[in-house]
Amino acid sequence: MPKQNTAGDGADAAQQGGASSATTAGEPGARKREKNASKPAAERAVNQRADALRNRAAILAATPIALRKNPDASIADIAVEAGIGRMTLYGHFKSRAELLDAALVDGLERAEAVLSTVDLDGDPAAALARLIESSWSLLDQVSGLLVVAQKEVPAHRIRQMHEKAEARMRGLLERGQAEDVFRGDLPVDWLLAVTHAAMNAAAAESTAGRLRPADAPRYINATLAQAFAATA
Amino acid sequence: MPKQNTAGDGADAAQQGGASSATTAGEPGARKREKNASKPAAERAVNQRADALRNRAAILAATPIALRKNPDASIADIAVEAGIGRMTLYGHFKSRAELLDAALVDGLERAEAVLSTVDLDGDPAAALARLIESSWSLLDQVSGLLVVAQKEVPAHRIRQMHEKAEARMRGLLERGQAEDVFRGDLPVDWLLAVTHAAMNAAAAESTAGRLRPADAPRYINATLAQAFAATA
DNA sequence: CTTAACTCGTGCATGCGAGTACGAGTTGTA
DNA sequence: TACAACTCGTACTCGCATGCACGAGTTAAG
Repeated sequence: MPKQNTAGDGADAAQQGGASSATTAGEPGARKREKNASKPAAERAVNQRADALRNRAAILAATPIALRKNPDASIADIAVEAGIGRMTLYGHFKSRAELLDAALVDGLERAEAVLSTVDLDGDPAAALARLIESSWSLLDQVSGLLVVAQKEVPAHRIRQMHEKAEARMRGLLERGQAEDVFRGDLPVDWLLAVTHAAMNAAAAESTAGRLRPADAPRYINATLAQAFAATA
Repeated sequence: MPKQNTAGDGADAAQQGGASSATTAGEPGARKREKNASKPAAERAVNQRADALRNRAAILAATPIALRKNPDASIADIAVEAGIGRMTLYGHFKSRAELLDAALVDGLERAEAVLSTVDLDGDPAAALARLIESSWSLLDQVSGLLVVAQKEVPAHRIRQMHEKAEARMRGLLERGQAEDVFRGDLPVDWLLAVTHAAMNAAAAESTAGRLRPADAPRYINATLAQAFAATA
């Protein structure tokens, strides 16, 4: 409570906000090799070499995997998982916090890409089923990252990124309640929490070997459909 | 009253060795200070001074609290939470793993004390409700510990301790399925997982301030009752 | 083919938490 | 009261992860 935070130090974590704050002013030995890794993600990508891009992608892909294997995975572990050197990783992300932030953004973008194609109209129950079917594993992967990032990335960042995905689900649940398809005796927040919990449970059971991944969406849907149904 | 040698003194060294290794012989007070803290928990408690016992209890009580505030709490943090010095804590538990193990045992014993009084007969659905009502916060507290302990206490220890509590719940669910009160189209393992998940979700929502603790059991039960009900 | 961009090992400074060692002071209890 | 039992600060050692500095080698792209 007094102080804490591993090394992430949380304070900064480089937002995408303004232009480059990275330009070294007049410091004495300051002018070094300028890796543009330190630039905000936005204006990079212009100059990137193909292999660098590949490595970046490899890191982003490896991060959730390594973190799922071991939530306490170090930067070195992640680098190994990505098949590159630790220093190369630092070339792309200058701190652990920045890496987690980027991995989170990447994961959520990926999820968005899938989720945004799901048809949310029609029967809310069916729509919920479609949503879960097409994304439970993806969302779960992200939520694994989320747990780890919680301690090292500022809370407002997390909320901000999570918002869009959550809003979609919440909207659906609200509509379902309004149309009397979902029960109205429980708050939407709770239904949302239960939905997340069910997906997490499925993921946990799956990695524990007690549940075949292919069965997961069926179980989740069977459970939620009945749990959420309005008592006619 | 040279040496009372009440099992205590000698036994310390006895960890696994002989009883009276402390040769009363020669030097008056030459012997080192032997804290019996390092004894197996079993044979302690005979000789304990009142304040030591109090401190031990304070540590055991503080551990889940400190760990809930911050899952990465250090030994020092826990000592502060308990209101004692770090070294005193080490006097009672010689390693972090031992502390967590003891806290887990303590928590589960406490839970057992409550759970064993719950009537499990009659309508399985009602019994499930009673079980949850009387223990969700307790079980959740333990499960908070569990998550932390996972990495530092051997898995078999965990299983072994958890077994009794889990068997009770599983038995109830199985009976419910057998009596056609709970749905049979989903495996018991899954129902169990969902139950845990719901309790965890309630705890999380509660600490996040989105759910009044008093409402928690009602929400959990309302959700599970419908989710588990057999389709008549 | 030339060069900037990139990889990546080695080495180092730093910080932090777990445990240990020592010992002086305090307190419960016989 | 006397003494063992206990508390608890100080000051280590140790291991480990982060992040920086340097620099030589490698690779993609104009």
